[in-house]
Amino acid sequence: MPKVTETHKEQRRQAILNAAEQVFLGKGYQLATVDDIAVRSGLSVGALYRYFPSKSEIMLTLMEERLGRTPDLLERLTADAGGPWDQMSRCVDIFMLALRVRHPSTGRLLLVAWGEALQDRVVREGLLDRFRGVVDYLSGVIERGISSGEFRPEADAHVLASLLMCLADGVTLYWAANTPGLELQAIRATVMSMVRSYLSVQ
Amino acid sequence: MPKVTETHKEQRRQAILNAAEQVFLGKGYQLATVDDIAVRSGLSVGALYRYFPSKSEIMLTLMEERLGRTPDLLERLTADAGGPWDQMSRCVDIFMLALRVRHPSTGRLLLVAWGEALQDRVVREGLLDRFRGVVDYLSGVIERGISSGEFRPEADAHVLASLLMCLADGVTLYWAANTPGLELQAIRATVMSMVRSYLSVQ
DNA sequence: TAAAAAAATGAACGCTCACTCATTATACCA
DNA sequence: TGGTATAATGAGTGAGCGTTCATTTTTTTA
Repeated sequence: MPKVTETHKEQRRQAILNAAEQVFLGKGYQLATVDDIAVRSGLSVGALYRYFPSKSEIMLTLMEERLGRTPDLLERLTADAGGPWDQMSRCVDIFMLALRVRHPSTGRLLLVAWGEALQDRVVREGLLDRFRGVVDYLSGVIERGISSGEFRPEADAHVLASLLMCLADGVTLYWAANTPGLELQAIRATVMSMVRSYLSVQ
Repeated sequence: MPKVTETHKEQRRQAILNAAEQVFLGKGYQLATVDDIAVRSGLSVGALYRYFPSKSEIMLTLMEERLGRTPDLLERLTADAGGPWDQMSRCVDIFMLALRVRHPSTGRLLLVAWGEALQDRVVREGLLDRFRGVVDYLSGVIERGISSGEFRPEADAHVLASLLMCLADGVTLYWAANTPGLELQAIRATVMSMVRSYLSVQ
């Protein structure tokens, strides 16, 4: 029996996911055909269906594995920060700039996901989970800053966190749509300056 | 000849657009069928095609007539403001709250539009036009505030305007997706507070 | 090396849906 | 009221695409 190794099967799976991501980013979920994905991953349609039961399952897996981990990623990259201020500024930096530079496809995948959100309940819930995850983490950071006396006690952690999340995704979408005149650097600096003045004691 | 009156024809046209908007908001553009739209507008498919040459043209018309006018609307609603501060605060209010309450479908239509942006060049360009229109108007408001000495001269009008636009649309999208725990009132207040401290002289 | 089991193939199927067009209904005019 | 030009109808068409499955290829074991 050619019961091929587990890693080989995992490689195929990832190849399919990579191909699907490329195709989805190129023409969107609806216009992408299973054939497109198969060709790009170097497999036949039939083989592809041995790894994923349907086209939509491919999309959902992409969301889980490449978008849903945003909260974890944010946490990992900012956990070793020197304190609330440093942590805050790194969060803003990652969300407004670093992710665009280092993982550009993530931003475009977000655009694809929003495109499907209206028609697919599961995609929508995936986006909302991601929202909740990020907001919870940011809220925690802000609350710790308040507790330690470094942030203004009247600040509303949850509201500021939601606001930043909405802003980050808004920027990401327009960035992913190639909006002319969208200066990520300048936006990041301005956001940080506003957050600083909002959170500063007095 | 029953050369029906021009207003009658316009009524039919609007009926189709209204029906299409309802259907699109309900299941998204791709899942909506021309039949859905026809049934909801009380016409047959054939009749519908006497008013619009294709399904996508209906979508584009909706975008132009119900989303593309956002800059004009913003201008009309804030032109009579008492000064830059009042104008700024009204812009924020309209974008973060009033539009959601008074014209809820506009926000949801934005979600539909973003859904098509990736697959349809014209839709994408419509969104970018709207972005440019709003940003230009907001930039003007800020620049006037700087000129009159009421806003801090170091403030970057274009960057702040882009930032607010991204934030507004980010909030709108999550609102349109029924995100739990998204408090528009509180977000508006916090944004305004941040903008105030950012633009204040000193 | 032969047999067996898993993996891969891709033509075919069936379904959906945007769009068409021959036909019918309707509103206006003389 | 009859004639006519426009409006409306909706069954039909054809193309596209997700999914299946009978067949072939490949890999491993005995």
